[in-house]
Amino acid sequence: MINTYSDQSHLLVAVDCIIFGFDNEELKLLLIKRNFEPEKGNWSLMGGFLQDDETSENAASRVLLKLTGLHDVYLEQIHTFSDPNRDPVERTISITYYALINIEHHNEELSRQHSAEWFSLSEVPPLIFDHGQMVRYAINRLRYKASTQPIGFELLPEKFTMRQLQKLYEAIQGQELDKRNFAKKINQLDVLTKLDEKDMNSSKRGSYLFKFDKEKYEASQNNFWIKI
Amino acid sequence: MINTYSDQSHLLVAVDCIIFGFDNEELKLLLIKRNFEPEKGNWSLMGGFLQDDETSENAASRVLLKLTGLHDVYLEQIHTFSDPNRDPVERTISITYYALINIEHHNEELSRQHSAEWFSLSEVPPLIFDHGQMVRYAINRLRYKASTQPIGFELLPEKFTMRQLQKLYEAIQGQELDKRNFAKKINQLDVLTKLDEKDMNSSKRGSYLFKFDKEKYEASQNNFWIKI
DNA sequence: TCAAAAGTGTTAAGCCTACACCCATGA
DNA sequence: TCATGGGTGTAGGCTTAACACTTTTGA
Repeated sequence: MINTYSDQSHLLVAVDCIIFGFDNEELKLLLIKRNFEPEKGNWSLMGGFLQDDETSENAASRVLLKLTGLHDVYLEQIHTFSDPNRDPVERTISITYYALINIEHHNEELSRQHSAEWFSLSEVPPLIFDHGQMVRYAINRLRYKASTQPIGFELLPEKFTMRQLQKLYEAIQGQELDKRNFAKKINQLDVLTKLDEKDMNSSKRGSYLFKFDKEKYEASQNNFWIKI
Repeated sequence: MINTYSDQSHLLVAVDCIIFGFDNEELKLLLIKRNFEPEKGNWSLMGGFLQDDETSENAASRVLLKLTGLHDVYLEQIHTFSDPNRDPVERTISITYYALINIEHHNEELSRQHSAEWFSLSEVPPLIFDHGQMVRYAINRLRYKASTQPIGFELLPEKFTMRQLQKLYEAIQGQELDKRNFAKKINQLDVLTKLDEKDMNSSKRGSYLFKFDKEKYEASQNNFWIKI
């Protein structure tokens, strides 16, 4: 039996991660300053080459761990970019993933080492290569996903107020929502547990804290899917 | 400036195509019989290796042309499969695309050369490697796409009856639809032109033929998207 | 006592679903 | 004349969207 497809070209394969975070007001992206030529000093997504023994998802997790110190990050594959000239150094295929992380959990020392910074979606600087396009794909996918599933709990602290959740959805969707309708819809989904605790930071009156209930979520998960 | 990332592993990259067709009754898949070891004689998706000067989309088009003789086929990237052991011969990354083609337009001589055959979705044979998983991803994506956009005209002849279109949607969605509601919905979308011509094959009375109106479609395309 | 955010229901419109009969024609 | 598939409209239920006032409490 043959054991290589030996006459075929072999290419570099990388993963690039679009890392979303939420600061209770805006949706943000974690970008790094590229520290080698070409495009040294310009803003870039965090990425890495696919190693021999790992899947692209493993590679994306590894890259995220390296930059943020976080394990078990929510990841979803978006699209693979393959233009022969997308990387001027050498042809590289890039498999992109988006990640949702809690801004407060990430390791600041590691980000500093990579000259990483958070940018609001409205203030994303020009990015190297086709990374801008990757970000646009990721935002679209995140919006779609958020419109069909109660995603995004990964972006919030464990306990959060209804208003924080609403702000998150507003940030993802890029539009304001009515708070009564929002609460109604979320309650219908029945995936949150209302706690007796209140968060006293945001107002004098305080607002109830909620927790995401994974069990309820998994039990009813099918319902969130669009009808097909 | 460096001009290679020389210490990194280079991998084979392939595209695999999930080719959908419609025979006025059922949604079908075009599969080929693999003609080399391992898994020689087993059913497989049509695929090919990415060449030096082409994008993965170009590669998918090339592969489709080779098998079907068709240019300008509707293609959409689905997912990239990267398990290190997915191909026992040699590690290969596979970027998958689904294609929608009109069964009657494809070149039968070419399919014969590749020992290709159409299979109903309900009778897909076991496939090599992870190709079964690829098919499942493609079906899900096609269903999603069809539920948000008037896709699938690529699967029909240029002129088609409302009933043919309905059968197509039923095949994609895997469920029967009410013909009055279906016609209403399609008419609301306002992307078809009703012709004066009738198709006399399907019934004694005959049924009106329609054409897909690309201009109307593009003019109103945004409306089909789910609200986000 | 005032400012600031939290919490809470109702109504109207639009959309989706279910459902049945007549029409035109070839055999 | 009859069997076959084609074509068409309406009513009820459900979902979504719009909308405002009272509560709490720290300053």
